[in-house]
Amino acid sequence: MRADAKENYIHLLVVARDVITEQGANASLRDIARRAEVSHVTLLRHFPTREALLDALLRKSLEELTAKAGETEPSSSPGEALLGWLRDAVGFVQVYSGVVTMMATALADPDSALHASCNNLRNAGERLLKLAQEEGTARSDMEGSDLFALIGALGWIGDQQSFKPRAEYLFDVIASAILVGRSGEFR
Amino acid sequence: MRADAKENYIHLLVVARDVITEQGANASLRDIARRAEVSHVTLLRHFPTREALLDALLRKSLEELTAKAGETEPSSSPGEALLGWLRDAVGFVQVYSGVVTMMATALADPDSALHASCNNLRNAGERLLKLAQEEGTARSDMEGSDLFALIGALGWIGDQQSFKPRAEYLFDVIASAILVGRSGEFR
DNA sequence: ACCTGAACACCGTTCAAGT
DNA sequence: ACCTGAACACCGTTCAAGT
Repeated sequence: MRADAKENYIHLLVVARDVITEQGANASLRDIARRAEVSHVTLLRHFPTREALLDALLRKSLEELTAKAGETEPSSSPGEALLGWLRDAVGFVQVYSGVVTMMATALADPDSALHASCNNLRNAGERLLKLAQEEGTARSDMEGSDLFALIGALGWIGDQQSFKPRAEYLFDVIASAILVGRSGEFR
Repeated sequence: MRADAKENYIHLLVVARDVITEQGANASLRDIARRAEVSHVTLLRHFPTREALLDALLRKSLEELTAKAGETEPSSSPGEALLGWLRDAVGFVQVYSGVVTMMATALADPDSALHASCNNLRNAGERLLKLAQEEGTARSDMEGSDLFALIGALGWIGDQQSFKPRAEYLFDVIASAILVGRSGEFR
C-alpha cells in the first residue's frame, strides 16, 4: 500500500470508529468519508462493503474474545469459565449498536467479510459449552450456535433503549437457563 | 373519509401487507405505493409514518393478543396461562420480520403511533406474570418489561436466518428461565 | 497505484398545483 | 377533500477522468 493510501486507510478507521460509536453499525458511509475529508469512493476502495469496514474495526477484539475461550484457567471450573466468557461476549457486542444483528447475518452468509470471524467466535463458544456440559454444569441439549443466538439476543436487548436498564438482570436470567448448577439458588 | 380515499386506504393496506410480508417491516414505502398504483404522497397522507402503517396492519392482532391475556381460563394454572400467552406473543411478532425491533423502539417513544398498543401489550403480559408469581411458578424478581424484552429477544432470534431453525428450542430454554416449576424436568 | 467528481438509481419528505 | 408531479436532500454504487 502506498504511503498516502495507508494514511487514508488509518484515518478512515479512526473516523469510522467515532461515527459508528455515535450512530451505530448502520451509520452513513458517506458521512464517515465526509468527516474524514476524503471522497466517499475512497472509503469504498478501502472497504468495499460495510461489513469489511466493521471487520477492520472489530477484528482485533473478536480475535481476543475467540482466543480467550481457548485459554484454560485452571482455577475456575468450566461452568464459571463459560459464564465469564458469556459476560465478555455480551459486553463485546455492545461496543456498537446494531453490530450484533450484523454479526448474526454474517454468520449465515459465507460471503460476508465478517463471516470467518463470527464463525470462529461461534466455535470458541461451543468449545467452552462442551466442557461445561461434560462437567454437568451446562444444559446438555444446547449447541454452539444456540450460545451465539443467546449472546445475540442479549445484545439486541442492550441495543434497545427500553430494555437497556434491565440488560444485566436479563443476562442473569438467561445465564441461569444455560448453566444448571447455580440456577436453583434464587428459587 | 371520501369514497375514493377509503378505496385507496384499503388497497394500500392490502398491498402493504404483501410487500411487508416479503421484505419485512422496513420495506420501501415508495415500493408499496408503486405496487398499489398510487402516488407515494398518497400513502404518506394516509399513513404519515412507517409506524402508523404498521399500526394499521398490526392493531387488530395486537388487541387480540392483549385481550387474550385478560381472559382467565379456569382450566389452566397461571403458570400455564403465562407460558401459552408467551408462545402466542412470540408467534405474533414473527408475522413480519423486523417488527419486533420497531415495537421495542415504539415502547420507548411515546410519540410513536405504535406506542399505545405496545404499552398495552406490556401491561397485559405483566398481569399474567404477576398471577404466575403469586402462584409461585414464575421468577419472583421479574418485571413486566422484562417479559416484553424476552419476547423481543426471541423475536429477534426468529428474524435471524442463522437462528430461526433453533427458535422453538430457544423458546423452551428462555421459558424455563421464566417459569420455575417445570424447569427441573430435563436437568 | 491511488484519488476524485459526476452520474445513476434509489430513498423519505415537502410543496405547490391540480381536480 | 383528496391526489399528484416535481423538487429536495439524502443514500450506496459505478464509471470515466485525473495525478
